[in-house]
Amino acid sequence: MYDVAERSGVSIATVSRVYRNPDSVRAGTRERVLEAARELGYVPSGNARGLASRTTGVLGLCFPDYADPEAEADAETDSGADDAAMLYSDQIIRGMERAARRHGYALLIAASLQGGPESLVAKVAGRVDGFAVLAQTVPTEDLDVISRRLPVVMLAGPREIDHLDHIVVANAAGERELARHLIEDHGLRRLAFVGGDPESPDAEARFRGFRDACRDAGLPVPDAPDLRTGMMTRAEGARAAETLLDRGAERPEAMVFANDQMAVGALRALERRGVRVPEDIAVTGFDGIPLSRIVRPSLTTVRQPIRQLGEQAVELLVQRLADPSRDPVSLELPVALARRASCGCG
Amino acid sequence: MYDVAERSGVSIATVSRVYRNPDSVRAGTRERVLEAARELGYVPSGNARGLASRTTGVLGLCFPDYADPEAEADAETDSGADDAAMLYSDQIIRGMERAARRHGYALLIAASLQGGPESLVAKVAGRVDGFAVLAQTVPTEDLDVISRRLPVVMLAGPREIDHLDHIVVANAAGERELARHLIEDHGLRRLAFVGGDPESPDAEARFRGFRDACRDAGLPVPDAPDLRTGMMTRAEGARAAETLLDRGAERPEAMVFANDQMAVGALRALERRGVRVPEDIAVTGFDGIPLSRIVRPSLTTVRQPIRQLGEQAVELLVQRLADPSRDPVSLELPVALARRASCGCG
DNA sequence: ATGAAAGCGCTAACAC
DNA sequence: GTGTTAGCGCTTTCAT
Repeated sequence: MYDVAERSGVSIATVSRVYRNPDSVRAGTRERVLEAARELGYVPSGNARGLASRTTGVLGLCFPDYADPEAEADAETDSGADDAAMLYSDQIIRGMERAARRHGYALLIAASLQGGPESLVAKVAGRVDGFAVLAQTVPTEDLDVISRRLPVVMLAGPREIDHLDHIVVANAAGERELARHLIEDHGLRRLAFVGGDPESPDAEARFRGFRDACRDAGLPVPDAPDLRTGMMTRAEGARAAETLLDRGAERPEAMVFANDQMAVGALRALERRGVRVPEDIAVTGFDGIPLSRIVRPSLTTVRQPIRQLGEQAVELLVQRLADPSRDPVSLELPVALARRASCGCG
Repeated sequence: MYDVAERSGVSIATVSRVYRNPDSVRAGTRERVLEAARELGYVPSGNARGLASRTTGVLGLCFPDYADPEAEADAETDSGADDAAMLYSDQIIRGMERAARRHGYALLIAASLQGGPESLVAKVAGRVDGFAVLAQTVPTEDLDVISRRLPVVMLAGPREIDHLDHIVVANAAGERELARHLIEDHGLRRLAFVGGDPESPDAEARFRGFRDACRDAGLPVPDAPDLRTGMMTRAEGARAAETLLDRGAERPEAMVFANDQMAVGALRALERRGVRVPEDIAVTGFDGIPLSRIVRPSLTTVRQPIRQLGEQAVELLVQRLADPSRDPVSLELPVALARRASCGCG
């Protein structure tokens, strides 16, 4: 910058103005500065700028790296098993990127490298004006400290820290409506629920919704999912479907999966075993990933507005940046039941 | 940081050491510092750190925002029309993120807001140690200037600036092999090629590969694609298929689409018109998106290692960061023909 | 409209 | 092992 100033015969202050507020500099001067900058290959330092102005123009996102181990395998086996994970965080990223761009921000993303130094969050936190965190990515303690200095919004998870903004989707309400549909509209009574890790707040909330529907309908209310899988992948869904099938006389009339991935895997497994869907058994998912619309039979599911999750996160951050003293906000995004072929509709 | 130093009774240098090189500080001292930091809600400033150390620990990615207008429509219509665009840049993002993480970097992403100030690139460039650019995202002139100051790698496009590293996928070779397969292995002779915007280097390269195969086989060599679409979307693919069908006597034996999205759209359109694939006509795509494997009939296509594109980009950046004087590298990533049902295989 | 000067919060020698 | 001291490259009053 000093070089540019010298070369164009002005002061560094003027060079600064050319970039920050072009109109405050006479056109002729501006041209000379720009020309000099071009010749010298000058690139303004975002760091210095950020240091001096105390803002970065960047918003951040921290997310867990669940997809990793499978992604590796996937590339080789062509199994596509990690699409769900990919789509979930990818859609949030896209949503945030879009919204951030609208507001003039760039997006810094980082997956939570397990066990590293406290580096990850710290690294992100120090370089952004505010950021979003996917549930179970960052130790609550760290978040507590960081959120004292800059805006943080929690995504999809319990509200661990009560002074933070946070956003969830209506998991329980969505699953409840889905199960109600199965029970009332299709007259099914023996529903099996396949959940995930008990630590997953989403999967658990969905199970609660499922229970609610059972209770509403006067059916037996299960204490726990009929089955649980670890990563909620396609392969695990297929296995779960077979397990359920092999229970013999107890075969359910519907398999309610906690996410689409498992449901898709189940569809394949059932096809292999010659079980017809939805004639012999209904199958449902949750999420509304693109696949769910394309598989045959198309999958009845609950559509989650994932991209909006990202967009709302940015909105909340921007709002809080504008008014730091605003009360913490807690949003629940609505979901929509998608009735398709796998439950006997469409 | 000064506050932390004071509170824990050490100098700022020691505080700095606690974060940068914990082992160089006695355990007791370290604890006191960390404790003070916690109490004060101290978050190290990435900007200041970057300024002083002249590195950011962040890598960047600039990509075009083609998906935008459709994404909007998509959310409402449930048509899923923007999946391709989404997957392409998303996969690159994921690939880069993964690789970046392995090397201890975070990822800064920004889509090229058309017509904004020269802000976008400049903003990114000033905040990263190096970055990747998707073809046709940033004016060559800007890149020229910026690449004098930090490593830049061009992705998927012509090598606009010869001193830059750049990576492409084997578009021409892949399409050529695909067309060869159709002609030689399936004995098809009347192939129709549906391309995209003439400005798209990928689509054009694929068309060249198609021509090569025609020439190789002694078939008439077309000067231009039989049809072009603007955005290469599903809807456009469907329309293209109908147009091709309506040409009456000239109906081709195979429709070769420049990407999977269009091919998937075509599959739907043909189904609606009662044309059987592959019995009545073969259909092929290019990209190897997840959908291609799932549609019925499954789509014969050329699988592009998009995620690897991102990973390689990071490798190149890291290498150049380590040795700035290394000669520019030019990689061509291999593609693989995926023979599936839509051409009569599988 | 432009210049001068005082930091922004940290790292990196270099002393001790 | 820890403290001192320069900057890093920019923004921002405050003058002029």
